[in-house]
Amino acid sequence: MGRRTEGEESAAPGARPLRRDAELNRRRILQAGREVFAARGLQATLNDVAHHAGLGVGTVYRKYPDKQTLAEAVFGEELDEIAAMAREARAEDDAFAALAGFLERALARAAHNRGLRELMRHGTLEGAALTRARREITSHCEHLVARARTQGALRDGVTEADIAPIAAMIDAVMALPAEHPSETWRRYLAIILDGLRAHPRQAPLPGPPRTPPARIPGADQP
Amino acid sequence: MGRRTEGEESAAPGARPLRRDAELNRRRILQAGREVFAARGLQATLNDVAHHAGLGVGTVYRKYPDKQTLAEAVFGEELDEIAAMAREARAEDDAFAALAGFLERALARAAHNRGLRELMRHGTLEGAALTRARREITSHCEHLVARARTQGALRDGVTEADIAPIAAMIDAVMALPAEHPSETWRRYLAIILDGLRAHPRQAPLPGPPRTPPARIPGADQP
DNA sequence: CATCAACCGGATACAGCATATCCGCTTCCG
DNA sequence: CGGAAGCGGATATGCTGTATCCGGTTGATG
Repeated sequence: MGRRTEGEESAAPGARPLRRDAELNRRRILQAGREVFAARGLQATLNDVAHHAGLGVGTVYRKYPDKQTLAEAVFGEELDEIAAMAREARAEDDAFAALAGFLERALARAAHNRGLRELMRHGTLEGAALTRARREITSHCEHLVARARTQGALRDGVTEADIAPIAAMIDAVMALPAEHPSETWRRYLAIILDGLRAHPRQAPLPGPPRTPPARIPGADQP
Repeated sequence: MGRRTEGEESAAPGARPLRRDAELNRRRILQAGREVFAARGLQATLNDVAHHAGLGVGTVYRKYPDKQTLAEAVFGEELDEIAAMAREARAEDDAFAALAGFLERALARAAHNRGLRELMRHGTLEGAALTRARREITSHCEHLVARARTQGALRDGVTEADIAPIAAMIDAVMALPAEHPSETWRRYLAIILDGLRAHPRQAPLPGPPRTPPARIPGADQP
């Protein structure tokens, strides 16, 4: 419908299009946001982002009134890419292998993205795009888990609800101060995956999987 | 050598003993420190501690010039208690069970102590008492790991160096926002322990265990 | 090319927070 | 009872991140 061919949309379709330089800057900011959040985490400042993009602070604040907004835009894209990984995993025949492969790919991505990891931990950030992507990922995982069990590869009692804690655990390993940024997280993922595999005469898992809070984990009191 | 029978020592033996009320307050502060750090983590303020102890801020700052000092005193005690757990574990016959039991007991302690968990993660805090306790724990674990392997219970390639990452992983589960403070971490510890058990025709673990940094993980640049 | 709205830059005001001190008053000790 | 040791907590200080404002610049339009 539009006249532009370069696959990106501005915010509102009804609104007047941005001036050419403004649109360019918008993308610069988004890209800078990706890089800065990946390197320094969500606690990076919009001023940091602006500086990294080679732009003035004011420019950034005009486009994205606060960090929340920019972060949602950035991680909306990022989570969509991970959702795509999950979608592709469903094509594989061996469901357990597919699940394991997805975890490895997604976590490899997270390994180089501190902001993404922080997002995984405390699920602040409640943009529509984010929850959509999250839901898609969850759904794919549900299917994979179900199929892996009917295929007899998955230990009894393991649920989709166990996936997030597992990701969190690996994330913790990545966050550990280490000599050099390394790949040791793969070692611990391997251990966990082996613990997840079905085995003859295996003790049942103690307790139910962790259930996430209904809403808004940020606040202290209800 | 001393005349006091109530098993606590002041700082320097050569120094003049504290006035009775001052000594009482010293303990009050230590206890308040334990409680506050456990509940609110290391980011709690000395002012918080003072208030919790029912004392003035000045009193606290006179005894412990900064948070670092108090925290080291508090967690020195705390880590010693955990070291004792490790020491007792060595008495058990089944080394794998002993190791598992120790992890469960220590982590159960950590579950109710946010400050202790934060200490486990980023190993800031470098007091002599702390490093001593840490070393003792490490040593006990080394022995348990070695013995568990000669008993054939432990998977090939698992090292004492894997213990800290495992603790970190479980800690991550505990830190996850959850409906109610719960015991689900036991579920994930069970999974990991099963991944750690020796099995016939088991794939070797990928990569070496994580090696901690030589010193001072707090700083950014060398 | 002229004109003007849209846009940019970044110094700076503001607010929240943890840290730490200072000194008049109180309590213990001998 | 005298004075040293100890106490309290209001308050000064410094730091950090957030966000605004407005004079100057640039792109769009006829």
